[in-house]
Amino acid sequence: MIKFYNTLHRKVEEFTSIKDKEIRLYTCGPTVYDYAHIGNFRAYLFEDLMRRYLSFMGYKITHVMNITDIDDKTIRKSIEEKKTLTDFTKKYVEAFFEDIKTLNILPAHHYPKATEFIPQMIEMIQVLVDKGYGYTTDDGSVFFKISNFPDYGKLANLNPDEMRTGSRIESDEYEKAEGRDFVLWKSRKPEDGEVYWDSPWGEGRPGWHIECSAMSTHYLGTHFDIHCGGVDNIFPHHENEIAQSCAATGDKFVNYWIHNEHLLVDNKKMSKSLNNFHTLRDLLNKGYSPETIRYTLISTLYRQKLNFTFEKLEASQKAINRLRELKRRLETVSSNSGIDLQNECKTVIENIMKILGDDLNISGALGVLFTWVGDVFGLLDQNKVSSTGAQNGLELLDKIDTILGVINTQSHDIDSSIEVLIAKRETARKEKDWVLADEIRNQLLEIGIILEDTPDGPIWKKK
RNA sequence: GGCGUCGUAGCCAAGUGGUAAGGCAUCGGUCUGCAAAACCGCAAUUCACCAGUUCGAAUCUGGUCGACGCCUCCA
Repeated sequence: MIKFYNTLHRKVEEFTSIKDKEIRLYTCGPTVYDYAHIGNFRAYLFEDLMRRYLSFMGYKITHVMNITDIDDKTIRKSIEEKKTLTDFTKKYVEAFFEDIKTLNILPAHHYPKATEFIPQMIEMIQVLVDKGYGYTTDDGSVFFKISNFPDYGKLANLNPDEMRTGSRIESDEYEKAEGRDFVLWKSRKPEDGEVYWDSPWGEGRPGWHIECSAMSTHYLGTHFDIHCGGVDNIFPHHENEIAQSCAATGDKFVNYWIHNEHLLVDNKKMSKSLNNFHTLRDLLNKGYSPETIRYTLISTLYRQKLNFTFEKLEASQKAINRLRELKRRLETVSSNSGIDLQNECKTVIENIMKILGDDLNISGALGVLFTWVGDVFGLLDQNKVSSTGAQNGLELLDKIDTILGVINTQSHDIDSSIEVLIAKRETARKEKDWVLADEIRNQLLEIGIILEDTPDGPIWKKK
């Protein structure tokens, strides 16, 4: 049984897909005005973990992720840099694709951009206006009338009547009937520069929320299985999406709303506005491997706040090395006698999948995995594993890695200078020149290479 | 003010009624030229605090304290 925490009902509930063994999934993607930070990637990695798990369990998944390339920030920054909107966002779209590849995130099947779906958005807004959910204002903007949609506030568990009218609403430059109504179409303003489209209501641009409604419906239909995003999107973004989509189509829209918690730095939300963020590129430049970053962000339950520290990165690298070391040891086994690990492996994989089925309890699953890892190391030290057993162990690691994605992705680029040093040290060791041998080992350590002597010769790994 | 999440060893983190997984770090031992890796052993009489329910509570109930998030930019 697979269970997920559904924000809509605020509880963990059994997952059933609309169509048997098929899942239609929509995940909120990046706004491409800057490089994404690792807090953003925590969301994409949680979605990747979920997707890989569901694939493993035999579901065929259609995954759509939007790319927001029209909003206040993309427009403002493109004007600052004196570029067209598309020219400006192109760089960050490309960076985003590079980064998800680096992190071994499975690509979505569709990456619609907001700028490419203006007609669909206009069409949906028109439907809302025709049905009486949308109204226009004198300046040519269109708003969604919340009071006509009784279910408004259900996802966020907010009562619209009690919503605080704060400074942000007062400072809103667009006219609207009620403070809590949200914008579907924004009339053209001087600060938008040349970014505008023609519409039945005049020149302007779409509001933020409508893009996800239009694009998800376009690819996945009016009723699909899962919609993901960060908890900060629950309100207003997803609440508004539900209102727009259900009002426009009359259908149910989404069965499971699944939200990930934030990544924290110094126990505060990692965000651009607090300037406490790390980008993937920053961490790679500091020498941390993509797998380390992936493991760090993936290995805590997605609904738990995760405080980012460099200690955690170090611990993750060690944990990955432990898995890779087991793999290496299993690959050296060539014994006909011993345990074949058949039943052990079967039980372990079943347990892991069962635990992951409980709302993606990755920590629990890793606990099972590492208990097994310790057991196998113990048997290997006593030469009690047969080559069949080693094969079974390797298969288990491969299976697990189709979900974790951190063991087999090593970019173990052969650096010839490292090989030369290792060879030099081996000569020194044969001559029992321990001083030189140790010197070379320390030299390698300084450039982040750990050298280990094994009965089969020296091996090296990244620190 | 409203809504919500969380508090488990030095750090991270599972466990939601039956007597505390796992990772990292530390310390002893085996192995090693020395290391590293691996293994063995040691490590919370205890789950923020107080009260209650129960044969039994980290887990349920009430309260207290503390941390964080959302309430129209946000993963």
